[in-house]
Amino acid sequence: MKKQMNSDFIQRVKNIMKTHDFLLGIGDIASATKVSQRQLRYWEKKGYIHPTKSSEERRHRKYSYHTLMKVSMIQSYVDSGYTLSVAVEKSSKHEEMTNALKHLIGDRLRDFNILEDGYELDFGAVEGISESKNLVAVIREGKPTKFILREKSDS
DNA sequence: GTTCTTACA
DNA sequence: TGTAAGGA
Repeated sequence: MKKQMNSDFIQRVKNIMKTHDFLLGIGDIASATKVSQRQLRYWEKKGYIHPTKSSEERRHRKYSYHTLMKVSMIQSYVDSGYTLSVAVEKSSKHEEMTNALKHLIGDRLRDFNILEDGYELDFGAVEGISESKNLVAVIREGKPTKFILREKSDS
C-alpha cells in the first residue's frame, strides 16, 4: 500500500521531469564532475553509464540526475586510485548498499528519538530472542554505537 | 552555441 | 586521452 503510493509518486515525478526536460546534457555532466566528454562517451561504450531512453530519438545524449551522481561517485573512486572497472564495481555496490539500508529503515524502523548527544533507533522485536523487547541502536557522540534490548513501553 | 563521430598525435 | 575537423 505504502509502496504503491511511493512508486506512483516517483512515476509522477518522472513524468514531470520528462515533460519539462529536466535532464542534463553531456556538457553539464562534464562540467559538474570534471569528467571529460570524451571519457563519458567512453564509459558509455563500456556500458558503465547510459543516456536516457528518450534520448535515443534525440540528436544529443541526455542524462538523468541519477546518472550524474553515479558519474560523480565513479570519478571519486578513480581519484582515489582505483582502476575504472573497480571504481564502477564499487559504485554499484555502494548503490546496492544504499538501497538495502533504505529497505531496512523503511521496513524495520519503529521509532526514532533525538537525544542530547545522539540518537536512538528502535527496530522492534528480534525474532527468537524476546518478543517483549525491542532492539534499539543507541548512537552517542564520542561513544561507540551500541545495540541494546529494551523492554517495550506501554505508552 | 553545443554535441556528434572520426581520426590523428 | 585531448584536440581538431566537419556536420547535424
